[in-house]
Amino acid sequence: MKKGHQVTMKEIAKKLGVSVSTISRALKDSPELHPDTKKRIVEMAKEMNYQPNLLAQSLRISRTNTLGVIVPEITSHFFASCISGIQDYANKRGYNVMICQSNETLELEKANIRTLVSSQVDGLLISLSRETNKYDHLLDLYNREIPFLLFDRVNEDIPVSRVTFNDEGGAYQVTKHLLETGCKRVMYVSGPEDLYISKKRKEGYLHALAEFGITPDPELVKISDLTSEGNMKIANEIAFMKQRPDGVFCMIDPIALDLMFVWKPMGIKIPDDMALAGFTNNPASAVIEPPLTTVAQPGYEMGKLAVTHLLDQLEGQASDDPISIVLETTLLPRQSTKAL
Amino acid sequence: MKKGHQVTMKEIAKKLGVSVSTISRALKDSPELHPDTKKRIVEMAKEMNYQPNLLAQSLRISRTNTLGVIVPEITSHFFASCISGIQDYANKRGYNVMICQSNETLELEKANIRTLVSSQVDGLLISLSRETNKYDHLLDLYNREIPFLLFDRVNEDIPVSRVTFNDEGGAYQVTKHLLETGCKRVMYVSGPEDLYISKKRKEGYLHALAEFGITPDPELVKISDLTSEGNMKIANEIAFMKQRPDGVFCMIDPIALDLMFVWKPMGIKIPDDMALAGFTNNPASAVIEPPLTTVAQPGYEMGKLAVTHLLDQLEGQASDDPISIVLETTLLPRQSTKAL
DNA sequence: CTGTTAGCGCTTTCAA
DNA sequence: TTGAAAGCGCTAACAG
Repeated sequence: MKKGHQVTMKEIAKKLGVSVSTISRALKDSPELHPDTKKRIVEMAKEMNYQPNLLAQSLRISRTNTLGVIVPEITSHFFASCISGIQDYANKRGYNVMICQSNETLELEKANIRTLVSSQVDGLLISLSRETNKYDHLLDLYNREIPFLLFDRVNEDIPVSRVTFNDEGGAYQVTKHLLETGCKRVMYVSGPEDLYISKKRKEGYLHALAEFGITPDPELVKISDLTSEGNMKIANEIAFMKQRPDGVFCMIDPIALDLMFVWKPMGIKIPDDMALAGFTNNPASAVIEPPLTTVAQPGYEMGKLAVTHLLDQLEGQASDDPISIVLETTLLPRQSTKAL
Repeated sequence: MKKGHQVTMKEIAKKLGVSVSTISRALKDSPELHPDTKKRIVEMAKEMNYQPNLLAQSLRISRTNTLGVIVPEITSHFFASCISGIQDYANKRGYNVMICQSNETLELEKANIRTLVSSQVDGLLISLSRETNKYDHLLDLYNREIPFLLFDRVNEDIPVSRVTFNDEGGAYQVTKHLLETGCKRVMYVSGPEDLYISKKRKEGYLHALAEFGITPDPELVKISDLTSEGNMKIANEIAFMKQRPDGVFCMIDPIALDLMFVWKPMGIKIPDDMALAGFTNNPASAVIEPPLTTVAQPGYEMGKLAVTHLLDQLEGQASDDPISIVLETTLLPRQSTKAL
């Protein structure tokens, strides 16, 4: 299948017996042009259904008005929300967006960056893959002076702006909530230890324990690989502990959902036998039985702030110096934890 | 913030004292080139961290190797899955993807098409907005011979390929399941009547009724505007009907979830008082209490098939004649309907 | 095997 | 107020 022909300025020019530059000027509403010719041209352009070739234009002005976005996976509701916010606010300012997923691999993350850079995007918004533990590709971007920022899954050693949630604060709130509602032995089920959010949420967890004068018990921290199998293995380990926790804070909702899935048929009652809380507020967490106490992260808002800051930098409305934007989270107490 | 300089072929050429065309040839591994020069060039390109300018290349060869995708909303798990399938299989064949959302409006759908066409995408994959009831913009694409196809939310009057689910079959299966498990009065809660899927799923519903010798009762068809408020209004109407249905088939899962939400505090037991089934298999449907019987639609698979067919057409491996690809759905009986 | 040349569609000086 | 010409970075005849 071959693509049909697209009308060009040259063709309009020939039809009207004027030069291409005149067409160009008319179409961008240049003031130094006779109103009549301008009118004739604009009408003819509409009649011929002219649509500018953005490729040519971008090549000429060396700006594409396009931003690149890289997320670990698009099917996650949280990242989909971020993308939605990014797109809406990019469009509002006349920018398009190219989205790529890394599928949580470093290799694809690098490949995506290459593609987007080759496509001459004006800037990049990146959320790192779970696997990313080397940062050469980002430092390379930095050295080549390609504007970018990191959001949600960030690294603190790259000197660029980043947008994150107050993970520590959220984790502190939810742990405190568990303690306030009567839990004495609160467990933290974490993701892989080198993940930024694993660390931050653990800090919040420890902070709350400290505030309640509780000495952290290494028995009460579990590490999941974040697969369903891994989560379910941990569910069993907890169920068969000689001394079970009476409250469990999971780093992300899906862990909590998997725990519930294993515990329900075993007759473990939530929140009476164990209280349970998550983080992220997945759509499923609201409808599960009992509804899961969790921490809401406004993804759309994060996308909006991230893209707005990057565009402000690109357009000189914000300083090039890296800043850190921190969004607050909201505790959503539901029935999987006891009432105050 | 200004973007740093990108290395061009010209610069490599100057450094090596050869012509630009030689660089071009070396970098695309042309056979008619001395191995030594080729090697020198490739090495130098790597050393200088050269990355091709896709814009210039695309302008020259008048092909971008980029596809445009338009979906109603990216935060829907189903469409996110489609996008994921499209991206994976487009990338496999060396294509990039630009994604846009119409936010369910005709206006944005048109704007997205304009942008993508201006960006010179090689083809488009479109899923129509809920609002789209005029098709000039699509016919225009067709007349301008810009390759595109429709998926999931399609219209049958546009002479292009389309990829859909066997909606009728899925609806037939689920209605039959309700009837087989003992329901006598099965209701269909539809979306707006001009939606393709509203019609198709109603046909399946009616087909199953007919097979069981049941005369359709107009009382037993409700139309929702698909907002949560609309769904909840219908939930109340049903609850207060003089003669309630004993089984309800909802056009999409979210309707069923809203019905449950309203009914649960009213003490209506599912499936004993009323059996309930949906369509789409949203993630939440599996974890709600009771788990919702529904029809699974493999979105990833749909994306994969759609993009593969379009690329086959683009590259001449498939005929340009429009075809209709129909994917089968799978009934997932769960506890919201009675067991067989 | 390699260089010269033209041109993709557009914008933008510089002249007229 | 308009046109001519150069050039963005790249590819592809056509020469040599």
